[in-house]
Amino acid sequence: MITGRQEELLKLIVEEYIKTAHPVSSKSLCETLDCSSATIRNEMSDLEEAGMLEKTHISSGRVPSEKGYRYYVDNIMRPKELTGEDVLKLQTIFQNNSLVLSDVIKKSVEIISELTTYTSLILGSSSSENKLSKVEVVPISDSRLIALVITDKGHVENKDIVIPKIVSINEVRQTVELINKMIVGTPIDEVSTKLEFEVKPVIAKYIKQHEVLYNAFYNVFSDFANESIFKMSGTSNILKQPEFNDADKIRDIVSKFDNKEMVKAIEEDKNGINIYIGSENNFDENVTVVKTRYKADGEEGTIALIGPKRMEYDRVIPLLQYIKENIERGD
Amino acid sequence: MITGRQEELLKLIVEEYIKTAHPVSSKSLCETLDCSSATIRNEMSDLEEAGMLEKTHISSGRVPSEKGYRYYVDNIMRPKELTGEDVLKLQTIFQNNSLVLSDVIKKSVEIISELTTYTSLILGSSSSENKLSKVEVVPISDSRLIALVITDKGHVENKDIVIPKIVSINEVRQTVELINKMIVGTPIDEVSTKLEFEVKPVIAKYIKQHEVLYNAFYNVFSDFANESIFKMSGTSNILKQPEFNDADKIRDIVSKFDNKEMVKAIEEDKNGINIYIGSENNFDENVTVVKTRYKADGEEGTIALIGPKRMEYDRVIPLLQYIKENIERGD
DNA sequence: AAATAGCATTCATCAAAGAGGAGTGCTAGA
DNA sequence: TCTAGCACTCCTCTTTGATGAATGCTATTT
Repeated sequence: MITGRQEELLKLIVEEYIKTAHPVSSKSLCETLDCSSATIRNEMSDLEEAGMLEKTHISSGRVPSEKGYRYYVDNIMRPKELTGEDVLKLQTIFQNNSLVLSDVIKKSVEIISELTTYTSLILGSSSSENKLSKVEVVPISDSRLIALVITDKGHVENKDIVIPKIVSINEVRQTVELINKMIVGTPIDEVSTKLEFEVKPVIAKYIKQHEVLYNAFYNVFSDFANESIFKMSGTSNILKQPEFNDADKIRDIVSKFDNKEMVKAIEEDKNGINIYIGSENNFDENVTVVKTRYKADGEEGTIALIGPKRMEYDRVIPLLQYIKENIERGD
Repeated sequence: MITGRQEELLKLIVEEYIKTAHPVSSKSLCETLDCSSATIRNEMSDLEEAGMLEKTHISSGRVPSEKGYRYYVDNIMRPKELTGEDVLKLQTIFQNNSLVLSDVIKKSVEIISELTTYTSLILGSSSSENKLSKVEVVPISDSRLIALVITDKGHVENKDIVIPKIVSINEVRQTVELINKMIVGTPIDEVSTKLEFEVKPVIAKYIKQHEVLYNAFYNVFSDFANESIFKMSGTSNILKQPEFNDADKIRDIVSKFDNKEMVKAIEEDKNGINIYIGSENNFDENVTVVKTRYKADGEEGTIALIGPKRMEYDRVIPLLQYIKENIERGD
């Protein structure tokens, strides 16, 4: 369907466009391909017919289409060796043995964002995937307690509980014990329901202040379920890309970054390095999202990089690969 | 220095400009002030000389200067009664008794941001103000522990500690006990130093695996100090204001929102509702920052609202006041 | 059959020019 | 002290034309 020379041409156009963000003209490729501009124009015309290239207006140079990027990523691109500089910056993180996993992830993703000038994102696993593994309660004053909620995916969160003084610490402990006995293993987003229909009736029998306690714990869990755990780095990075030279486009993407639901939807379930170009992703058709799922020490989540479709694919993929491997290998 | 009629005129101009974002012409105020445009022009000219008004170009209408806004806020503006609608939305939060304080603050600030289409911000007190009040450790697996760090300002954070199995849980407990004995009351950002020079030598004597334990706790605290606790709402809101119709300005402010140091610097130490117009704030000269400090249940922090200089001062101030009061009164 | 040279054509970009309109400042008179 | 009137400034919008970078197509060469 596509000749060897056409592939070569597509490669040159994609890579040139990634570098400069300017439509690529036939003339500019004469030397490299050692033929006249007319010849190249003919080939370009074929590539356009095949849906690989587009024009911004009738007499403009060519720009890769989504299909063109896709073909490039699937068939042409070879991942580049990481540069010494890139590795060096990342190593400082991975070789620091005293950092705990979550910090390693956070910092390495910050660095990736800085290295690439794209926006990066860490996303904990969703509350439907996290199962309750343990609840602990630590009293810190007469009427204030901290509840520690720990999930099987290794996520830990602390929540305040304020409880009137009539409730004895013993009653709290009993409640916690019951919760631990009855609903450990339940997905976080189902805990509230279970709490209501299974735990509530039981504690009502055994515990005097069951109303207050039920409410308190209900809040602990319902909040946990709503709060997805994520962290973005370099939100403003992607705005520096020339495709975002328009106030409306910027507003549009910033308000998407602002929107929890939108961001949560970036979560990835496949394991490798996955690339979603333009309309292939459900976030924003002007960007490419490169994501991977990681799993280490019982913790699980998604790492994503959001950049222009004109992304340095051959650099981003090995970078993400490198981070994923180092995270999963453990420090 | 300023006549009564000039004050009246300034009021009209400021309020009109706040509403429309268009320079105000002399003609448009004829009816209201019941005199000719020429008269108004003369007065405007005086107000300009007094530094209260500005022109965008030589034959344009007038726009309030920073000094003009300041005069308006200090001498002219009367806070408006909150509308029923506004109060209603906020009440749903404050009347929900089962919400803990931090959630009440978070949600009410989200609502303010939505009501005003400005950007809002909650800022915990800085690590130099937070003093260590207690450390607790909860083991969750053989080699993993959760450290709970609690400060006198009521802030609680949990950190992972990964520790090789040779370290006994008893050794950990002893270390925690020592820390609690020796450095409680120390400002968080000085804990690391104290840990090194006071605790380290002591645990070196008593505890076998002191090296590992020292490192672990060192990380717990150094991280805590770096992480300022803040939460923004409606980052994209302010971008909708007509003053941000320019890609460069948007990029500029978004990258400031992105910058931890910048955001931290918004922290307020004064107690009332404080207004910083344009260059009066050290965040961005195109915006006004309205802030207040809150203090409740031992928790302390700053609530800020970031909007255009052309802000609805007479609405924002009572809104913030209302939230502050309700937070401090307790639910 | 494939490659190329040549040429008409399209369109973005930029600068200049002009019309229209919204303002102002100033002056002279009420 | 106020106001009518007028000259003037400058923004905004549209038009125009020049320039140049591309393309597509066709006829010719290899």
